[in-house]
Amino acid sequence: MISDIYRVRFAPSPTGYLHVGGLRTALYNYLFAKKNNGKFVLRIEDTDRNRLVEGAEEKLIDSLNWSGLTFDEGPGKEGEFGPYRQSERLDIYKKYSDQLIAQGDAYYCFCTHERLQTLREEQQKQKLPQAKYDKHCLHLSKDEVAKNLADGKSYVVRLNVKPGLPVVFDDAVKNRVEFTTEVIDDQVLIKGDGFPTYHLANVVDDHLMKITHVIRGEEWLTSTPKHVLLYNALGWELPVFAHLPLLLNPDKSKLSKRQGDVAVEDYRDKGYLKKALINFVALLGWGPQDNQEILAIDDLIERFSLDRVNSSGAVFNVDKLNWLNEQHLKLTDKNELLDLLKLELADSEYKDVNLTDTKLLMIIESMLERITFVKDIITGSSYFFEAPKEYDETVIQKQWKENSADLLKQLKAEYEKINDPVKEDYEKSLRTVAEKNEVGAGKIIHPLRLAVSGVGGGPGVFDITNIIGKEETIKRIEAAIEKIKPAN
RNA sequence: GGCCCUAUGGUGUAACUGGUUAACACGUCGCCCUUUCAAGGCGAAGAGUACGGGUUCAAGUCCCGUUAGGGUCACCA
Repeated sequence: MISDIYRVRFAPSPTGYLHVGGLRTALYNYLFAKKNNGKFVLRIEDTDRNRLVEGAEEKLIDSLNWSGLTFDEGPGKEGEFGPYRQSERLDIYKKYSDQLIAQGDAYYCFCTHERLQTLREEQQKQKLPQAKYDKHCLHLSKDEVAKNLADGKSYVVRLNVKPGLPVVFDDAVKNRVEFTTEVIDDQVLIKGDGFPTYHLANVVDDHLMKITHVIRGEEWLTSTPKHVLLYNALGWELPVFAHLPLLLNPDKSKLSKRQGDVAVEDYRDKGYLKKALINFVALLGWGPQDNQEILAIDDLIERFSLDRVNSSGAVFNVDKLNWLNEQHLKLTDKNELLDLLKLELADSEYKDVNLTDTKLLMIIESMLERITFVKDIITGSSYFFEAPKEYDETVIQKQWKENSADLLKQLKAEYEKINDPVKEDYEKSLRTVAEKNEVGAGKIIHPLRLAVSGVGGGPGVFDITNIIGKEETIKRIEAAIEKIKPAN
């Protein structure tokens, strides 16, 4: 047994941001760990020095923290299996690569890039089914190797794959997968710069960190046999592999930047709630038995199991994400929404508009079922923050009649008479005016809406007048009477 | 091209180890509600489970083949 408790890891390479596919992978790892009282480890796979991006690790951890997927062990949270950054574990990889060389399961290779290049071209010309290293350096004598090393010749260490052997492993989502060593190249384990490749590093680390379940994206499936070979050569027990289906663009190709946002921070910045994003991404490739769709993180933990993970790719459907965001918005505590709105407001053209929390809460209440994002309150109902600058032409056409100005004038007079009106008072006054003039209430309601909001839709008009207040309502009625002329 | 994976309405999923008429959700459309826009409620269209064989009393579920899509074939992860 690898460990008496389940241990899983999320092992991203810090290339700049957290991909939503990565978020899904991290989430499944997290859910699996929480469900089984296991440990969720974060390991940074920074062995490619050419692709180092300044600040990438911080951004990645920021995104992970924002999403609420907190890790039990990782950089800055050292457990007993650290360090958790592969660049800090070089001596460990060296030790095992030496062992593999001594055993004959790996060997030094001094071939130049040029030789490899021409080799590949030749093989391509011969239309070989697959280009592979020709094991040229495997046949170097001990003395030759020693001499090359002593001369300081640049080298890599390659896995010595013996051809003609089956490699079989069981995958928790793909079931049994079979390969033969015929199609496996003598993979580089240690690069010319002394850093390990992913293949060596992840096997060594997963073993040393006592990872019981390797849950990762399907793009790793075809390199898994190399890892199996490594486990076998080192005499280590295999973890359970679980290869997750890919996230897809609407055209079913692998989710890419070209066709939309892929970074978690993009979604955060657009105003998606983390719980909506998490909920959505959880449903991509997995579904609970009870078919429940709106799930908080605890619901997900309760229901999650690896054997319910699908094996086919899932299209990232923004419409559904939006719907989930609306649903979660409605379930969010009002004070939390208030905080979010204040944040958006501070970042908007209305940052100097001072409204009390009570007013803001009323605005939220009136807009909640009309928005997808909190910021829609600002962009979609600016009339709560400033008087309308213009009036919707089509609404004027439809609702502003010859007598509208006169009716509003009467309404204004009524409003001026009432003190500290509540919502119902605005309505009562309006109905009185309607009755007196023997017109339907709609004949005044619609012009009033246009006058106070400038548009034809939105919350109940008396909610609006109640929120902006008596003085402002009267001012806006006056302005409307002044500016709006009936369309003929 | 080799190898590997996959295939349930447009999309995401459900259908216990094969057993009613394939369910739910998003989206679309319609109706109701209503002072508007939404939300909500109700309803409809949309798949006979990629296609073709086979096993079985019985197949979306098991097997084979075909097709299509995807992944992967680096001193990247």
